[in-house]
Amino acid sequence: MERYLENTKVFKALGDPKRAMIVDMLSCGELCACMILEKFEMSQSTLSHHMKLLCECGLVKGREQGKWTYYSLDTDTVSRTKQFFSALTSDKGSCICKEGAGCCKGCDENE
Amino acid sequence: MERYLENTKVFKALGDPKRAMIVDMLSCGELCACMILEKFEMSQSTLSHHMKLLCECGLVKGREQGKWTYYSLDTDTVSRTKQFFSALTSDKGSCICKEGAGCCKGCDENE
DNA sequence: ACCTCAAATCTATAGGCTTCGATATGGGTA
DNA sequence: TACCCATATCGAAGCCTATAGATTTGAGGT
Repeated sequence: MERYLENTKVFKALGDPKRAMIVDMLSCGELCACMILEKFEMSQSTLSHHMKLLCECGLVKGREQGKWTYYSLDTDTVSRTKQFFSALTSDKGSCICKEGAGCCKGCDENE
Repeated sequence: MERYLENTKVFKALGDPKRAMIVDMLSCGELCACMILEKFEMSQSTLSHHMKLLCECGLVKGREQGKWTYYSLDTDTVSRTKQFFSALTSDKGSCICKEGAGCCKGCDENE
């Protein structure tokens, strides 16, 4: 189960539409927190909390410069997460879970 | 913001490690609910609840046959979600959010 | 018709999440 | 040093979610 937790944190972070939108905004390039705040109707403390979650899951990196904090995407995490979906549609047919053999990609770690 | 909700539901569903694991198991092929239940320490009602969420977000399809319900991945939804991550690492440089122009992929729908 | 079994639904509860206002931190500036 | 301003953190309120037990539904077998 532990092997899923890394991706799970990313998915939890993206499970909030505002955070998904922030990530999308950052795909265009680095942004200062105050610029992100301008785009939303939320308090500064709420945005700060969202950015913390996005950083903690690895999707976003923060860079402090003077009074300001600039945020940008961590493309490594984006790629890793994307691979989760690639794996779902590949490697088919090798599993005999139907026979209850505990053989599939996730079975091993559940005992 | 609305354009994100479809993906948001998928991410929320995958934000639970057990559900992420179930999805991974299903990538090996169709499975009966009772077979999935064998792999986890959870009650039948809890599994049923998880499967309902996975179906509602479109990641999983259910097929009833007699007393049993077989679940499988909806590869269309998997592909669509994967594209969300592809978009994050492409189309760079076209955004002038840094000037606060409200131009990025998500900005338009936030006013 | 009755019983059995798989699955879904109902109900309640405990824990987590989002949000805000208030406060703290820490850099720049006068 | 004293004062702004951008962020981060704290604490509380309300909402959402995960979970299990009990019940219901519905298909198959006796």
